[in-house]
Amino acid sequence: MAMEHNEPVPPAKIDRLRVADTALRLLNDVGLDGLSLRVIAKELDVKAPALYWHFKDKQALLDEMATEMLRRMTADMTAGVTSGDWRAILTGAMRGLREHLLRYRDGAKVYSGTRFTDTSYAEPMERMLAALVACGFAPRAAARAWFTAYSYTIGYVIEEQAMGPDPAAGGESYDLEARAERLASFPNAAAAGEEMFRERDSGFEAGLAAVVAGLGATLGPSGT
Amino acid sequence: MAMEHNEPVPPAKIDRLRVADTALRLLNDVGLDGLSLRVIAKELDVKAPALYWHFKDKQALLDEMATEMLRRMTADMTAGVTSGDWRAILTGAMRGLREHLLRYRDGAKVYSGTRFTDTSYAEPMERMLAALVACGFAPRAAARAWFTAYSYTIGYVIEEQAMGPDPAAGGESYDLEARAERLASFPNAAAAGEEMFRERDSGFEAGLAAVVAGLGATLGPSGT
DNA sequence: GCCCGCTCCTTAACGTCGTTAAGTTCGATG
DNA sequence: CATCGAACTTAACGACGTTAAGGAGCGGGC
Repeated sequence: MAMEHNEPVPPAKIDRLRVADTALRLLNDVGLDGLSLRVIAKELDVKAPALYWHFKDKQALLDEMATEMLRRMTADMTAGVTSGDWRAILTGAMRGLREHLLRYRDGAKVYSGTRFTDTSYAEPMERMLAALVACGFAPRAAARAWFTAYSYTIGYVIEEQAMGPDPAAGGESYDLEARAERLASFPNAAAAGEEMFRERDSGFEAGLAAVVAGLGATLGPSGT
Repeated sequence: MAMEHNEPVPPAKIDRLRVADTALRLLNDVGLDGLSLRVIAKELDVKAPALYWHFKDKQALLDEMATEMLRRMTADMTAGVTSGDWRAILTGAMRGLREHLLRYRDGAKVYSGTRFTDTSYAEPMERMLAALVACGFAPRAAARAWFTAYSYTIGYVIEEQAMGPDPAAGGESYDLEARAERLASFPNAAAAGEEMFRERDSGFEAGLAAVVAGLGATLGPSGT
C-alpha cells in the first residue's frame, strides 16, 4: 500500500477546458446570473484574476463554455448521421440539441449568440449538411433547412427555460389558475397557455415535425 | 408670442411608461450591456434610486420594456388579422414580430423570456388564435402552430442580432474571408456560413415559408 | 552554480453596477 | 396652517468585471 511520490492533493493545473467544465457544472447550481468569476475561481481553488491568464475576458469564458457544450453534443450524437433519410437525421439532431441545452440551467441563453472558440463545430455541421445534400438537397437549401430547424429549436428552448422548471416534474412553476382568471375574456389565449406550458416534450416534437415537413415541401429534394 | 404660464422645460413627470420608452430609446445607443439604471435615470433628469419608486427591480423595468415593445407591435399590426387565409395571417404576424425586434439593439434578447407586466398581450393573441380556429384549426393545434412559428422567429432574430450589424448595410461585421480559410476542408459548412450570414431578410422568409407550409401539413385544417 | 526569462498565479485596487436606508421636497387635503 | 403621502435625493453597501504590479516556481544557457 505504500506509494511513493504520492502527492497530497494534486493541484490539477488549470487550463481553458477545466475552467469551462467547472463553470458548466456550477451553472446548474447558481444560474447564469450567479455565475461570477469569483465563484468559478473559488471552485478551482484560485483567485479571480487568475482566470485572465487563460481568457481575455468573461465573454471568452462563456464562448468556451458554449464550445464545450457543442463538443459534448457531437460526442454522443455521432450515431447514424451519415445514413438514413434526411428527416430522421435532422429530427434526431434537433432533438439532441434540445436535450443538451436542457442539461444546463440557462443552457440556451449561454449557447445562443456566442461565438465558438475553435472550428470544432465545423466537422459535425459538415456531416449534417453533406447528408442532406446526399439526399438530394441543393447545397444552399441544405444550409437553409439546417438553420431554420436550428432557429426553431433555439427559440423553443429559450422560451422553455425562461418559463422556469418543468411543471410536469415537481413545482407548479407558473400560477396557471390565476392566469386563467386574468384571461377569462380571452378563451383561446388562455387555452393556448395551457397548451404551451404543459407537455413540453410532445410540444417540441409536434413543432419539430411541422418544421421538418415544411422543409421537405419547400426546400427538399424534388423527387422525394 | 408672449405665452403665459410657459414652463421653462416641463419636467414631465415620470411614470412606468415614460421610463420604458426612454430605456428603449437608449437601448439602440448603448446596447443591453450598457443599459444601466444610472444611464436611464440621467436621461430622465433623475437619480438612479428614483426608479425604484416605479419598479421593484431592474428586471421589472426590462419586463415593462418588453411589454411596451409588444404594445407597439400590436399598435401597427392591426391590419387584416381578422380576415384572409391563415397562412397570410401567420406569415404577416411573424414578419411584423421580427421587424419590431430588429428595431432595437438586442431587441430579441430583451423580448424573449421576459414576462409581460399586464394582459395587453392577450387581446392580439386572442385575435390571432381565433382567426386560426375560424380557418379550421383545432384550438390546441392553433396554439401549437402559433408557438412554433413564434419560436422560429425568436430564435432566428436572436442569432441574427448576435451576428452584429447586417453586412448588407455597411460594415463587414464578420471576417468571411478568414472564415473561409479556416473551413477549407469543410466545403458545405463554409458555404452554409455564406448562406446564413448574407441575405438575412430572404433567409428569414424562406424559413418562415417552410414553417408555415409544415404547420399546414401537420396541424392545419384537414380540408384545406 | 547562478541568473535570466517565462509561465502562472496572488494581492491590491479601481470604477461601476444593482440595491437599500434614511432623509428631503412639495403639492394636495383636512 | 398643519399634516400626510407621493416622489425624489443623498449616502452608502457589497458584489461585480477588470487592471496593474509583483512574486513563486522552474527550465535552459553561460
